[in-house]
Amino acid sequence: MEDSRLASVAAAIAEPARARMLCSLLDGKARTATELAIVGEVSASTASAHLARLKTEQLVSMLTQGRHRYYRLHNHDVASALEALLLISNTPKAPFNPNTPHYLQAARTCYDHMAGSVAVQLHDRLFAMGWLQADAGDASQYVLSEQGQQALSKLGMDLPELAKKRRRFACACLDWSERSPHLGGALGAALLILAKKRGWAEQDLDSRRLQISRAGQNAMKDIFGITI
Amino acid sequence: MEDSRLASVAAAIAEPARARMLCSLLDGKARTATELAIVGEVSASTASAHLARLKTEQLVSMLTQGRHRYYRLHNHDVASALEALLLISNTPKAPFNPNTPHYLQAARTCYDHMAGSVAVQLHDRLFAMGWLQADAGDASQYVLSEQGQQALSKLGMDLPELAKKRRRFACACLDWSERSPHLGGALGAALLILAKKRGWAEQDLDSRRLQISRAGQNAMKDIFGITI
DNA sequence: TTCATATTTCGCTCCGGAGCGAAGTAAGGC
DNA sequence: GCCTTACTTCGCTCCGGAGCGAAATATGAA
Repeated sequence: MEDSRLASVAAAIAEPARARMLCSLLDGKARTATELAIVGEVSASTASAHLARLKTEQLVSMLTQGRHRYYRLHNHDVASALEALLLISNTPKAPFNPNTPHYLQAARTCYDHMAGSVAVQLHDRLFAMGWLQADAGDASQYVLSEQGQQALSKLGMDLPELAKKRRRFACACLDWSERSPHLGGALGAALLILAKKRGWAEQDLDSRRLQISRAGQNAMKDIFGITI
Repeated sequence: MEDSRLASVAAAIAEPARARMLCSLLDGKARTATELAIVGEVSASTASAHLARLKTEQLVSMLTQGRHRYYRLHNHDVASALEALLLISNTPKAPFNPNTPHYLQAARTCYDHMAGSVAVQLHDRLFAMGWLQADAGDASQYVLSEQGQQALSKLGMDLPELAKKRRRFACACLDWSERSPHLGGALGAALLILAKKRGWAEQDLDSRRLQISRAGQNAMKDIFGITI
């Protein structure tokens, strides 16, 4: 029984146009049906059918706003599953594939937080510096130390606001290019917002690429001791 | 580019017969083409074609032994991706689905280690008892404390042998029914072997179900303080 | 060697679903 | 009200690939 559901979910991802749509949504943004038709390289009517299917399979959810219909990934689990599939897709027949653009590996977005080697380094440094630690009660969760709370507040993060959110506070999120975890959850998302606000990083509009500015490179070095 | 690979991998999983085969291999065992034809509910010739496709997509690998050809999941990443897909497949339209058999949630195998609520409780107790702790250098890894090493050695685990293995020593593995981590890696696998050797658990031949014996229930209670 | 079993290859049928454009519906802007 | 834009529904074509059985190939057993 469960395997037939597995098959239908996989089939929903399996169509190239739908795969392109889903990949583009991995950055966490919501897109209109027309935008997704362009990304999927199909006509509007075809895209409409594809999106209907993705919706019934609960891979995306829809939000109507005026005459636009915005689609986004249904939840984090969907994003995780897509990342897991991308991980096993990216070791193809060609045993050595250096085509993957370099900047993508260095810094990109994963759903709504930072990913790539910079994000993995950052994740590890946050632990090494003692800002972050594993939750004693729930090992899959992270919590901020007293020191980490003070430091992030000073950088301009609104921690009380963050604590109010219903979503998971902080957790490991496997990075498919680095095969190591980076920081996910509300804290990971807040960190990306902070980085953009302070001008450390700029998000490309049409890809998952994340541009690290000179100020960002300096900040990484001065605050976290990471050289990019 | 990467999305077309994603689509072809998803398509390989998407066919119901192939999905059944892959699900059956999730327990980590290798199966012959004939066995998988039965699991997939297709003829031998059809199964052969399916298996060829799964192999070129690197989802399974093959091992020839006499006139048998054994197939198994290609690696742990494939198992993880399948589990991630199962996770999002198991929250279907029917919002409340109590059909899932109870014993499957209580204890089952995930690739080569224990999963289900017992495994999740065990994972958490190992931390609470101080046997296991997050690796200081690599937060995604776990290490045994001095106390944990002594206790597991006394239970009959060959830790020096375990340390020799090239595979990841111990790490969190997300449990799709519990949505919490259980123990994966070499230590997780060794724990399952230990449990079977000591007669605590018995693995079903045809499913991922794990039978916990009375001795196993006593051991869980006495050693880890877990009531099943 | 000869037979039985395991697996693949070949030749064929058939169906789901992906594609498009045209027409229909819905929601601003004027 | 009318026009434009956004999106869906309808009607149709067409192709990939899943299905099977028969024959071919390979391996072990007698």
